[in-house]
Amino acid sequence: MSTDRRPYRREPEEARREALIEAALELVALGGPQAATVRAIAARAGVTPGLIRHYFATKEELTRAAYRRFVQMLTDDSTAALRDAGPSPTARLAAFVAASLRPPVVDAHRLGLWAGFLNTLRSDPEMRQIHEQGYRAYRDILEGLIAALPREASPDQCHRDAIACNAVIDGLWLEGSALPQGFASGELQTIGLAAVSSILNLNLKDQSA
Amino acid sequence: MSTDRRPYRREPEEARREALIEAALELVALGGPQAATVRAIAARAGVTPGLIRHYFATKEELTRAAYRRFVQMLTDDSTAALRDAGPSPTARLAAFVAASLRPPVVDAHRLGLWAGFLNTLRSDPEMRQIHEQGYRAYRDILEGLIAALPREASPDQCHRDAIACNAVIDGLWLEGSALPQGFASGELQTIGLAAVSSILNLNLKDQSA
DNA sequence: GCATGAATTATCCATCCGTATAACAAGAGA
DNA sequence: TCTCTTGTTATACGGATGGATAATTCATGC
Repeated sequence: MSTDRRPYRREPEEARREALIEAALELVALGGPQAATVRAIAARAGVTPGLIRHYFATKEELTRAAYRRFVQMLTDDSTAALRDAGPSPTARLAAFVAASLRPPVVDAHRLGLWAGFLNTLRSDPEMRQIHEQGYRAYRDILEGLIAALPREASPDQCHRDAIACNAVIDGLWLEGSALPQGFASGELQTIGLAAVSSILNLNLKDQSA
Repeated sequence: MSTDRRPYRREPEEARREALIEAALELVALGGPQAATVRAIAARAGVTPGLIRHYFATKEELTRAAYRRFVQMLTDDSTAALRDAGPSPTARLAAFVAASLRPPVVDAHRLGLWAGFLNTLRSDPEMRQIHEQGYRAYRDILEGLIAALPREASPDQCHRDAIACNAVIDGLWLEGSALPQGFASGELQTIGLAAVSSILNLNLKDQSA
């Protein structure tokens, strides 16, 4: 008796995990964690719910893998801008700031992801560890760029400057992502470069690529 | 046959609504929207789940009422600082900035609430309306304070300055709330006042109460 | 081609969700 | 004290959730 069972193709493990993680991220971004149910993730990835447990022991594990990828994405996009920047410390900082204030970093989906995962951090220590690693990596890059600037500043001053600049960038990222129509193209980067220039007492405006 | 039915006391309508809203907010702050189930809210408020539907036609309505209260809380704490400030525009701005960067505004619970509600905004237009009203109210206050400063600046410049200052405040609020142990007491306010001073090209440091 | 093993599907289960409704009891008014 | 309103509890229901297990079908090695 041939039942009408759903046909399928076998995929390499990495491709499947990738697809499931991708689907989970999209759902969290769109509707928060409560939208990323096992069934919804499976449907979006084009598989049946049971398959998830074949690749991830529990849904929590899939969530962690997704968050790991999200954090990776953030730092990757930050450092990518540095790769194409010249050797000048000022230009490098400007490139980093500008890259952090335009798509794909500034993006409603990313904000949704960030917010969606935030509450999850409280309950899951492993999630929090992933988070703090990513956060430190980002701020260390920024602090390194600031320390390399040709100016007189103590390490302690550089540290505090990095916090302030990080806050400006975060805040502008927040607003730009939350109100996509609230800013003209490039306006966010202009404001950010001006604010960072003010904090560090230098001029980044003509340095951004 | 006398069943052991749970004893209870009748409460005035406002007290009950208040307790339910409060419980809902606490749960969203602690564990995100998915933690604020009808049963959990009722348990935390010390009543049985059915009672919620006696005061709110649907859970969505309770959620909206809770969000309304949250937004109200934010603007209230912002304007409260202005009440005690003197007439000097500079001092008023300094007081506003400082108040926005210390408890109870800077608070992990508030950040959790903010993040928890964020994804809800996408799906519910009424929630989004509540949100945008609150956001505009906050930024209008800030822009008004900046416009009142004794300096030469076009309205357009004031508008852009308000956005930048708002971003700095938001960013510092974000970081201070997310990493409560990351900043010494008063450090956040110091950095914020310095950054805003830089952006507006004036000195707020000696103005805060 | 054919068997073997694993990737994938299908089905089931206990639990939790929001909601609806009926039973009860608390407290005010007579 | 007795009744009556209604705030409150208790119970039930359909659906969704995460997880477990059994049944299949794909693809690889021979």
